[in-house]
Amino acid sequence: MSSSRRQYPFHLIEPKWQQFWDEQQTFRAFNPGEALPDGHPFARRHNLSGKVAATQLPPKFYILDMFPYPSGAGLHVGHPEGYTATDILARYKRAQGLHVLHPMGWDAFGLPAEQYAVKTGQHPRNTTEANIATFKRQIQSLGFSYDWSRELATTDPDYFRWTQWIFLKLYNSWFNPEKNKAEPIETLKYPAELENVGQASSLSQTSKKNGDRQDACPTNELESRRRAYRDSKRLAYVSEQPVWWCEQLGTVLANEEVVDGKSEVGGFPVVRKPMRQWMLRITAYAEKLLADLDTIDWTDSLKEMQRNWIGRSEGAEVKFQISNSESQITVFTTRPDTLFGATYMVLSPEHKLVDEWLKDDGIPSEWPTGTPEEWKGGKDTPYDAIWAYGLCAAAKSDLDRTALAKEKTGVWTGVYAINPVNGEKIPIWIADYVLASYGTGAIMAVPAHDERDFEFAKKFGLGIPRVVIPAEEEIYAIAEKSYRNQGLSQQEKQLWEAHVELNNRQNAVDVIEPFCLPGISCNSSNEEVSLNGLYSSDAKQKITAWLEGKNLGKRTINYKLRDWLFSRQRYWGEPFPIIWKRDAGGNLYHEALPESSLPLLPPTLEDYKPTSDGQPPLARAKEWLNLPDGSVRETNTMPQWAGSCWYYLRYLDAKNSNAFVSKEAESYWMGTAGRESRVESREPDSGLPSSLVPRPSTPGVDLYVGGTEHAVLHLLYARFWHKVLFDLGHVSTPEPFFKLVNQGLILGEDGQKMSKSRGNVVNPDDILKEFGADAFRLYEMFLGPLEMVKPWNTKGVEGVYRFLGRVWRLFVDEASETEFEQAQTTAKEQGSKQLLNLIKLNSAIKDVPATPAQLKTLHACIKKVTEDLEGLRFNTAISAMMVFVNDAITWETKPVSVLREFLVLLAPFAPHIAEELWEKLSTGHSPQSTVHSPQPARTGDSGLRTGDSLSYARWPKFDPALLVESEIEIPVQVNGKLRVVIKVPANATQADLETAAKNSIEVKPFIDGKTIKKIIVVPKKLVNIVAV
RNA sequence: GCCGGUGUGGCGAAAUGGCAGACGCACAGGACUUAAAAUCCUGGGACCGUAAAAAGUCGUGUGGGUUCGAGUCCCACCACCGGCACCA
Repeated sequence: MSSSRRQYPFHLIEPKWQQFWDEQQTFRAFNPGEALPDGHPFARRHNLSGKVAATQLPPKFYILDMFPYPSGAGLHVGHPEGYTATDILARYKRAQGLHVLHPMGWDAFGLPAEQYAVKTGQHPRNTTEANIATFKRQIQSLGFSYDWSRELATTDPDYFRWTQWIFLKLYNSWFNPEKNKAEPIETLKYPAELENVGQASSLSQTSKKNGDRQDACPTNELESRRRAYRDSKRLAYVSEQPVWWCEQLGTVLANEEVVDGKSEVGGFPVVRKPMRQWMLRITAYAEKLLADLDTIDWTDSLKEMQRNWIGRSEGAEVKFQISNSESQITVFTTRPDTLFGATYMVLSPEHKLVDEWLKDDGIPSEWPTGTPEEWKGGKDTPYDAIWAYGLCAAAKSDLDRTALAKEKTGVWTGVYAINPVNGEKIPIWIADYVLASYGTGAIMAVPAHDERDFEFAKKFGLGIPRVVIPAEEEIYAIAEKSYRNQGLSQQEKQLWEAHVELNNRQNAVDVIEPFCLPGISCNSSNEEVSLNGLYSSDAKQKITAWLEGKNLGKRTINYKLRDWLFSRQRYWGEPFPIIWKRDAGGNLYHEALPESSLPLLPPTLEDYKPTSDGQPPLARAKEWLNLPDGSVRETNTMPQWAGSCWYYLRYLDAKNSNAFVSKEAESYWMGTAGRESRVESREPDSGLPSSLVPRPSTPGVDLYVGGTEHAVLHLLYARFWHKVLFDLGHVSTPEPFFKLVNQGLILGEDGQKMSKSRGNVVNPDDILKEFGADAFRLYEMFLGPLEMVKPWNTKGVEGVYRFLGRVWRLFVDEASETEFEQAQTTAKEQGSKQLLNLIKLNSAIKDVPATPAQLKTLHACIKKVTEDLEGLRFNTAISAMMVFVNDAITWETKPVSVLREFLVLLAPFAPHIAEELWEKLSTGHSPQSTVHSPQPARTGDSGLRTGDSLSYARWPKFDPALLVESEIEIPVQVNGKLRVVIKVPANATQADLETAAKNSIEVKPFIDGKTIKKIIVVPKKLVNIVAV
């Protein structure tokens, strides 16, 4: 392969233009108030100079890639897929006259660098910096139009200083349910018993007072209770909950980082362990995170994933009195209408009542007489049974507990509860099919109408009384449908089965198949309330109202979403700006460091392992750890997600040392500055159909492209932080990412996921060396639709590479190229770009008017490429350009004006070759000549000069008039089958078409001797003759 | 199990309900060449035909339906991919 002749000298062209763009800062974006450099092509294109206010700048377009974690392995071909797509769009939008922000940075904290440090003792910063350098070199070699002046790394103290700052905002805020937003913690009202009567001391004062008021014991007591209350309300709080501890990684993990009972990174076993952890109160935002999905332009599947993750469900909490006891058990249920069918209850093994019973003896010392053997779990007393079952559950991995086919297990506690609606005594069980972490960790079991409860009840011989039956109307509808032989859905089949069972077993109380759909309540009444005859939705309302009236329950909404476990026992992450102190009573409490102390740097260590007593590595740095006043630093660090939660905001103002982003930059780039006044009017004749005219700036990032692997975590966390910042007035939009697209995975040539172990990894460096960056970019896009999963095929790169070769030959003179080649072999070591000057323009390129046919070819291409770019259909846009070139290469005379506009279309996709040919065209021919002569606006104010990059050249517009055909081909069908294609004038009437079709020789045999029943004529499309 | 996505030539793919397979890869034949590479031209869904054509039939995962007309819309099913999964 390497022996084959180069299609064109990309090895000289690509570095030449990359250097040019870099030197000219071609792709810098400018913040409001920033001075535009003299002669910058952006300034010239828009007739701007000096310091420019937000209102004078063109509308913004913020196009963002998910920044990469710079791993040691370097880039693989999957990374540049999204980057190429965004780069093409960035260049396209620039050509359209928008002010494009297109930045790149590094998500550089993370485990691999730390693990390497543990092994080698090398500071993770060194590895990280080396990896960033590799990634940056590789990314830059692809010619992406990033504004590198805004580059950032999450590991940079100037960056994580603000990550810590945002953490302090979270720490110092609470969620006010009345206003439905976060507020500074100072606005928190204390419950009456904690009101600090007569002493209006503020928080900061009290903490300083520690030393001098030792005698004020009651105050201290009150203060510490107030502090505890306050701390329990913060958006960042400390919790002792059980967490996933991974021994091998030496850290706890978030729920989201545990997959199938193993760590997502490394696949090591994890166990539940109670530890003191920092949590972020993301659950307070569950409703907003869910509701606001409707305001953003994401794919349905992505929104659906987030909805499922948040997992909202409406239902009721119901209190059950425990028999012979003061205590109550509260359960959450989505089917309060089935309350009359509850025949037992289940507590999760971790339920706090279980602990109480084991400690304080709320359970009978003996099994009640007549207890079935299988209820006892093989133990002699309830105590032993509960104890043993709890141990057993704790030992099980998550995988074991949630295994699908697993048979349900459980033990009876010997205790009964009272069903509040009918006073029945129902047994309370402990079983691990009830999760401690969802709802209240306890359920009422309605075996007749819940699969799981049914399975359990059958195994242990518990009652399964029916309290819901299918609604008659629904059954009628199904009967009718099945009579008409229409297929039935799963639900309809279930309804039907339940109906059949009911008919066959009229008198049976217990059901033999659970019925879990809504229906009509039965057997559900007491002296005060009856649900009988009501449909489930109505029954729910009625029973909930009754329960509320008796203070036995209330309507509730529950979420699957848990609070975010935010601390890690690692070195290579942001340290928490938090210190720990003891109050006079000896209670440990935490306090935030002042903002002025940021950034809080991690200490330098020799050894990056956790301490021998299981403390995080930061605890090794004694001097760092212990402060002179006796307080101690927090030794946890933040998770990798922290830095990626807000990086898109830092790009807006990456060098600002006074704020995480300035108000002006934020409101301009996030699209909320002067929205009313700045409705698009800058480019009056952009030539696009109205649907394609650039919209007024959208709120937030205009387009965010990245992999599906971040569908839930990163995208949910980032939305959460953004909403907090919004509530606190630090950003001006409620959502960060207006439009989001997931690029599909690129598989190896064998159709398998690329991985080292399969040996099917394609290294972009190799492709670049052989075919060049432009061919690589083109191929990544030509592969198929952006969102699809698709296999790589290096042969396919050759195809687009050949296309670029044809483009090259369309423009250059072959004889001069031979000269260039010879010069290149003799003057090898120079290999200089000066040699490119030897290559002359093709002599067929002339400054002549284009023929109508040529214009048609060009404008068809402009139309297709423009529309496809708007719809992110890069693959078909490329094929349109191939069609153009295949045609243009046959022209004897090639008008400069046509080729020039074609280059503008090609430039976003293959910018290097486009720039080179543009330059040749400009030096060889007047840059003023364009396709349309009567267009002073075009040539006059673009401000571009010979020698300017074509990056700011105007995107051509297509003229529909040029695409009109004089004669068109119309397919003629008889009875839906194609018989002939006839040629008619484009303006033929329906009657003309009909006559022409009927008279066609090819059609005659199919209609002769038949009656023509109907003729369908679709103007400009087709004729269909129906004849029998 | 639930949710979402995808099924079209040898391969990647394209087609506002209106000529299925644009564009590209691979392949075959030809031109150029001493030869090869590169380049250029030509061909191509399957079947049935034929010396070669033409004509004809079938064809977008499977089975139904709507329609003058379905890859496209509706219903059911199958396969593969991704996500969630005892969430009460």
